[in-house]
Amino acid sequence: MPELPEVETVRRGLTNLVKNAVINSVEVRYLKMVSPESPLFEQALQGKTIERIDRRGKYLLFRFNDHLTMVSHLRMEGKYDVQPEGSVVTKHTHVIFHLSDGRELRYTDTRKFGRMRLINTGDESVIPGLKAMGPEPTEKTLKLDYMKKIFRKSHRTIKPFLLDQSKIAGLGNIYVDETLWLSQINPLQQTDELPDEKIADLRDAIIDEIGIAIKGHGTTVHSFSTAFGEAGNFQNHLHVYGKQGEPCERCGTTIEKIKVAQRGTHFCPHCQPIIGDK
DNA sequence: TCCGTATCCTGAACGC
DNA sequence: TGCGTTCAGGATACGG
Repeated sequence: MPELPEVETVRRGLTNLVKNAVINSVEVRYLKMVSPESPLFEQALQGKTIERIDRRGKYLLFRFNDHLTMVSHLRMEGKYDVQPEGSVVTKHTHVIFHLSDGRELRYTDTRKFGRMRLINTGDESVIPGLKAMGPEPTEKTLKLDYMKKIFRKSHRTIKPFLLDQSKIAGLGNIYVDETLWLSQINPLQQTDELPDEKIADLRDAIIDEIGIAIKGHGTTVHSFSTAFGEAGNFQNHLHVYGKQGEPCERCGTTIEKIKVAQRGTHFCPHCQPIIGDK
């Protein structure tokens, strides 16, 4: 499941492979995946050059000439890869971009959750998720004062709060569980009852963890691989995600898995206590 | 306005 | 062995 580090890895790989490639034609095989509706989507991209690929949170932004941008979200299992024309197309390939050099940029997505939307470059705010996107989790962009402010203002359970892209960009289920374990915060913790020093610990953990994951080309949980010959190896660093029933690395207590806000949540009941009255 | 929940979608894992 | 059920989850629409 691609989170920010995986999407960044995909962005870099795709940039190497298809920057300056020209699109001859587009084939949409699953109509709900794109907007505007077919055939407008295909027609708009015909003859366009991929000038650059940007990223914001978990969104990929393909920048074409003529002020055209394709906003692409991989959701759970979306993947891009580049294949020679005529090679076997799998049943989960839903969009094919035929390039002028004889290659094909293909989008494959088992669960069909991914979406692509064409907009005018500069109109990113028409995508609600992009408009409300919180700061990127880096030392420069995720300020401690901002973190304190949003934590104080909200009275929410921390797990869904951190998954909310409008608060901090790019965190998904794996990294939220991992960073909460690292900073020893319970996933059921109320945001407004978390002390300042724990907010600082959490900020450090988020920035470190995302940074390490980007260097390691992302996680490889379930289906994720970069499709560019570099499988993610961050899974080797996971401490709690998927470790239910195993001893906590820090204290030996058995890691538990519970549901929080519909999401599978892994934590150590001993070294991640709830702070406050709850 | 804020927050929680159902929904989309398919394959793997599980239970009988 | 084979069938039916449950689970996984990011963003979003919707309701309280």
